[in-house]
Amino acid sequence: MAHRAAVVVPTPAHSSLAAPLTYRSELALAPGTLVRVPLGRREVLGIVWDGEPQAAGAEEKAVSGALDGIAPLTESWRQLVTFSAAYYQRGIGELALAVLPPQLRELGPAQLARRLKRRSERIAPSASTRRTGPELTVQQREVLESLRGEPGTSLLFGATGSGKTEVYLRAVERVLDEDARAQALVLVPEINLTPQLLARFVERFGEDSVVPMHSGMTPPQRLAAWLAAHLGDARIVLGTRMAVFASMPRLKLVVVDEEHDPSYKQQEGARYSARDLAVWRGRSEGAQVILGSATPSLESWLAAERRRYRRLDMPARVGEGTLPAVRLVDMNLQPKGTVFSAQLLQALRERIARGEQSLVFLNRRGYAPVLACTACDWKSECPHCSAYRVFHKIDRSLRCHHCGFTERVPRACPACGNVDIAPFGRGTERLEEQLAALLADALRPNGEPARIARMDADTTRGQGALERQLAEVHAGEVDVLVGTQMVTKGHDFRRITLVAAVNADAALFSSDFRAPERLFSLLMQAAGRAGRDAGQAIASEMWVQTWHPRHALFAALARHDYPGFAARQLKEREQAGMPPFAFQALLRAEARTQETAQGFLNGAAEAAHALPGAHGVSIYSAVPMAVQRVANVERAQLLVECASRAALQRFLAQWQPALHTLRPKGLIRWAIDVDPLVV
DNA sequence: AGCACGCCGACT
DNA sequence: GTCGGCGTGCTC
Repeated sequence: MAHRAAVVVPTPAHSSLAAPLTYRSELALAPGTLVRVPLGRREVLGIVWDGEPQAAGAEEKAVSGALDGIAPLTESWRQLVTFSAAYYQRGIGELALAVLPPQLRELGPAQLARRLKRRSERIAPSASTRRTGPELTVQQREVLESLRGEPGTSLLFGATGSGKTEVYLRAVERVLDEDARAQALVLVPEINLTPQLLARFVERFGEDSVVPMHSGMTPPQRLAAWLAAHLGDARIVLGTRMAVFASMPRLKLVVVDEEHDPSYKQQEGARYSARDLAVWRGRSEGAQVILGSATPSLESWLAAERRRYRRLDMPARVGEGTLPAVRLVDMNLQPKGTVFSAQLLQALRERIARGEQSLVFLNRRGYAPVLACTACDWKSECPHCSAYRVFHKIDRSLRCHHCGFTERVPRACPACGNVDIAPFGRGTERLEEQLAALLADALRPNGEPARIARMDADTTRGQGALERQLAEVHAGEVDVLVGTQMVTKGHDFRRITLVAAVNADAALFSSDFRAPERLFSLLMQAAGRAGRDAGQAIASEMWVQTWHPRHALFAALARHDYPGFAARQLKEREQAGMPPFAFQALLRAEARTQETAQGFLNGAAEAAHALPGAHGVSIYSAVPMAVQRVANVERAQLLVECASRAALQRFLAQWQPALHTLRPKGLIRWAIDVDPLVV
């Protein structure tokens, strides 16, 4: 036992074991080596880390064994993990082991050796068949020319339908051609979007070159994909945010598609932003980074204005496609209680009669967001959460969208016995029902009645349900598709000529300062669904029903003017001292009672004021979260803000250890969320 | 986080 | 009499 090694193990930063643990070993172990080590009463997977092993506060145990069939994780990968853990205030071991495929943690060395053997037998050196892509447009050629050989981060600002995907494909092709072992990482916001993009990459580069990486894969699939990337067999990894941590020894290009999408921010555990880490990783490894969007995040837009990112524009759609005309319907001029204005209904009828498709979207699933008694003040509150349960008519259930608690709708009011309980407000289910009634007499060109369908998280549950629904829409079996924002993302519906948003106003006056940015992006994406087919582009329209038709956001939308919108928003944010001109972190606490949660946060605030790093950092008061109670747990949060990212980081690094010493009774857990999206 | 130990309520 | 609830403490 001549050697000692610093090993990171899956312990959260909560425990006092934040630093790597020290183990003894017969052999010298290189940093990055995967090892099995005893920890307490169990044996866990660990990674040999950099730095001198510290003297252990306990007996130093011996490493059980190294997984020497697998090459050590590279220094670049370790640096990425070290940076991420520090930046997002988590333990290195917790993060490092969490981003490895779960099966790697479970498999013993013998099982793993068998897997690797099977792998090497199966993989035959295949002459990967490369297909050539379509003819490029002038602007695609220009963008690719500017990208050539330029390191650093580029913001590809391209309208929906301008052919950003083809630019990604060509950029990937170029780095793969320049270096026979180069690898490329392509990130997409949602699992739903991986199959179609994966298909395009497979078609272009061949099946063996590309692996997917997302949480929907089975444990063996994830391990296989991870190994393929780690060994360099996979030249391209295409996945969701978790893929930013893929082990890719020769990474030369990172693409972040729809970089503005909030899904890139992990919302539990280590709350990292995969987009921000992609930029960091690219810079750290000397890989080119391309962030693509039609409506970039204000963070990225500002970075481009300050010349930290290079901006590349693709304003025109491919082919004859033009962006749809925006029609605003002033709901103040409609009869009271109108859901669908007469103009919108007429427009829908015209599309149906012409055999064209329409898309109606509403960001709320279920039949009605709340059920209420008409005689007393009973409402369908969730007994475990401070929220209403949503009425789902299809199975006559009341479902809590926060904790999942579900009950049959009561026959009569549970409070007063009145049998007359009524739905208030509307979700996609009710919208579909109303639309079906309103368009019952509308006929398609062949004389058949119009078909209305709905697509949301409820209708796409289960294997293949989403694909089936999409196929129906593509096959033209649906005339009007009602759905949540799910339908606005990415899917290439070629025959849609009308898109309508029926309840867009809520976001205009939300307390969330990012709500307008999200709404604008959502409406632009939705508009992007229409008129993709050149022949129909001229007549395609985006309809928005609103009580505030003169709002600047809609004016910018009507002009498809993202730069104008962004300039205005950035000015407001700068004046208010908000991100991206300031940097934020949230301390979140969960406890049995709101008092305990806030008590912890107030104690944390007090401790913060005593720290030298608190200078220049604003520490706000503890407040209950928007949904204060979920599954009988009370939640509260505290905002800290600073004009300097580095100063905020210094402060958090000092604050974190102080927080561990506060241990109020009844506190369930706490966590720091750096760069939170929802404040 | 796991996984133990440890001390109080309803059941084979 | 036990099974099991989750509070508290430890892991090189």
